[in-house]
Amino acid sequence: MNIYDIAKRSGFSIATVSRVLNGSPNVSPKTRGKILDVIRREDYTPNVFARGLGLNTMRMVGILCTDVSDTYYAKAVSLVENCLRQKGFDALLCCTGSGVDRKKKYLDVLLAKRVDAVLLIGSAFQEDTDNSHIASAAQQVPVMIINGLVELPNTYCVLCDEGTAAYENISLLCDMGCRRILYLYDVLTYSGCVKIEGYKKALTDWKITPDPLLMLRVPKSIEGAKAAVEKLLSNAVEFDAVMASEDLLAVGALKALTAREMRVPVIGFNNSVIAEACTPSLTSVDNRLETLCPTAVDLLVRLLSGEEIPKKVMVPAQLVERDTLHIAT
Amino acid sequence: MNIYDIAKRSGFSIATVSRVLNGSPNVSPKTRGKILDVIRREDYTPNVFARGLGLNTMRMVGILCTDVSDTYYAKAVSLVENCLRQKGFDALLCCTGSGVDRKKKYLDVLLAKRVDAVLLIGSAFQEDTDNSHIASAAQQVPVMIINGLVELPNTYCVLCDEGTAAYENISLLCDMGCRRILYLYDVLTYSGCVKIEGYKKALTDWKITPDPLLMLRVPKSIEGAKAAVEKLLSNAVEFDAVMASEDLLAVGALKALTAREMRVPVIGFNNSVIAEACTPSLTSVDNRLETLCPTAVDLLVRLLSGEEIPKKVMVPAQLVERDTLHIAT
DNA sequence: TTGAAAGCGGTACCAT
DNA sequence: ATGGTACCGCTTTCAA
Repeated sequence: MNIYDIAKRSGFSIATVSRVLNGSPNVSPKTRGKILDVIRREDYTPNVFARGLGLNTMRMVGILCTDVSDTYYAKAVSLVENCLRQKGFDALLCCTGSGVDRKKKYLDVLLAKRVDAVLLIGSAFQEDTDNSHIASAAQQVPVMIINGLVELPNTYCVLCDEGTAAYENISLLCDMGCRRILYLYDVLTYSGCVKIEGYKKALTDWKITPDPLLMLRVPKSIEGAKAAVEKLLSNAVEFDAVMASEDLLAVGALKALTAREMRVPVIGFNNSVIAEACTPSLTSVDNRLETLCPTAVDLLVRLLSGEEIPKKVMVPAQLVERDTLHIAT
Repeated sequence: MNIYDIAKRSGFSIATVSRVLNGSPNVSPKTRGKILDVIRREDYTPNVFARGLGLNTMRMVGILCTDVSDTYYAKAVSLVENCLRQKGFDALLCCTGSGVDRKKKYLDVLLAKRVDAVLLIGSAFQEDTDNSHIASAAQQVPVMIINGLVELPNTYCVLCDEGTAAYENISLLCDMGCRRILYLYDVLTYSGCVKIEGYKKALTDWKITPDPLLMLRVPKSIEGAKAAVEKLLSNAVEFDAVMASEDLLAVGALKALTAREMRVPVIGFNNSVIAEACTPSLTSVDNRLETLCPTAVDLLVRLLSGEEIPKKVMVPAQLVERDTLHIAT
């Protein structure tokens, strides 16, 4: 069943059927009615490939993230997909893992599918050495980055001010009397660097000399973080608070502390389910995906319809206080 | 840049270029080399819409799930997407939420996009009243269901035997001496029903009369489950073990118990990251997504290439023991 | 081994 | 308001 069949059965030309299909005003109500009747009767759906061929778009946006099984990315993908669908776009999902080569490859895969735009989730897509893959993608379609910062033509960023959040966390902890604050992180993506800078700056402002022992890089897992913190404790490295770049790491630290019946303030990042799930529940920085994602999609859609949009939108983070902040002494 | 340009620049016809593009053996090595040179030089990528129009496929599979921000679905989507991509298929993601109407609508959206197949994740897509939307989808493309059971033409299921898992959990708890086992669940999807049947059957086999008070339906959230269990405890309803249809609920129960310094065995389902994150860590049933998803994709791809595949594949579950099983008394 | 040409199913411009 | 038709870019059959 194609547009020719509908034309034949309704007694009009394919041009008129096409007009009805696309809601053109230049069709008499009677004609429209007759044609719609046939369309419904035959349960006809236009062929998107043919339409795509003509219009050179299938209204699809490619979503690239390293790993949807990560709760943080999952949440972002969920939000983004919903927003896109509301705007009549489909989401082509692509999870790359961490290798740069696969990122490049899959970026090409998406472009080959002629997506209307690419949405990068997370700063993991920004390599400080080389962003040429993003640059070349942006030559074909707009690239929108959620929580990453890449300044290139046709590339737009919507991100959360995690640097300031980190700074304020440390200030808060210092204000509470903490002086030796352990910082756990996993990777030095853009987001990772920004947080560490916030950490350092706050210490400097509080006239605390950063202790290299207290800036600890650990594997991105509860067990990895737990083991690292346990080792620290065994080595009698002292600290009176913990901040972690990721809830997962914070939970690991928490487990190590709980095992020794130690209680110090702990702050995580991402405000994921596990922050609520762990005991004591974890104070965490919410990086406002609920705001970032709709904003990113909204801007992208406006861009695609010809509007000008800002190259960069920054949103403040929000600390969600739970049990691990104010410790009963 | 299209196939005509490549033909012109290489001095051959579009037919030959097409053959090279599709790896046809009927092209002389010399010709192939020349054409490939031009293709590479011009950085040419075939137009997928035109190809789709001719072949009536763009090698895309629609993935339908209620919510990717749920860690369980996120993991499934992650696995499925990876497997599909390895087989050269793209994943069109579609999250429906819980309303049946939206499920139907989005199923139509996917079909309108001319996906090669639809992959339903989770039993939430099976309505006991009416599966006509699945039936009509299956008339157009094969439908593969992961962890759901719908027996219809052109519909295939790969699922985990959670009923037996529930049965064995209860038997295990009974064996440990428990007699009043609280069961928490949220929704009665296929998966939900199967678990509850396993629960009941085990009680029957152990000659325990099921107490309606101990089969508790709660909201799908940590807070919801916690509140419900707290209420139960306030009402002095006694129980000596807990099983929950979802880790989230188990964690809620755990929190309620911990707050009262009570410790009884707790078993969850899904073996998600929060099972590891909570303290004490949660014993949970792994429903083998790592097996189900690759199997489902593999079968689907074979089906699409003309092979016959089984209508139903069942995989045993696996209990992952953590702190909440054997309680130090 | 290679080429010519007929689809695939739409959209949109130009007439009428 | 409606119809005729060129065009989008590829695959594939048929001939040579």
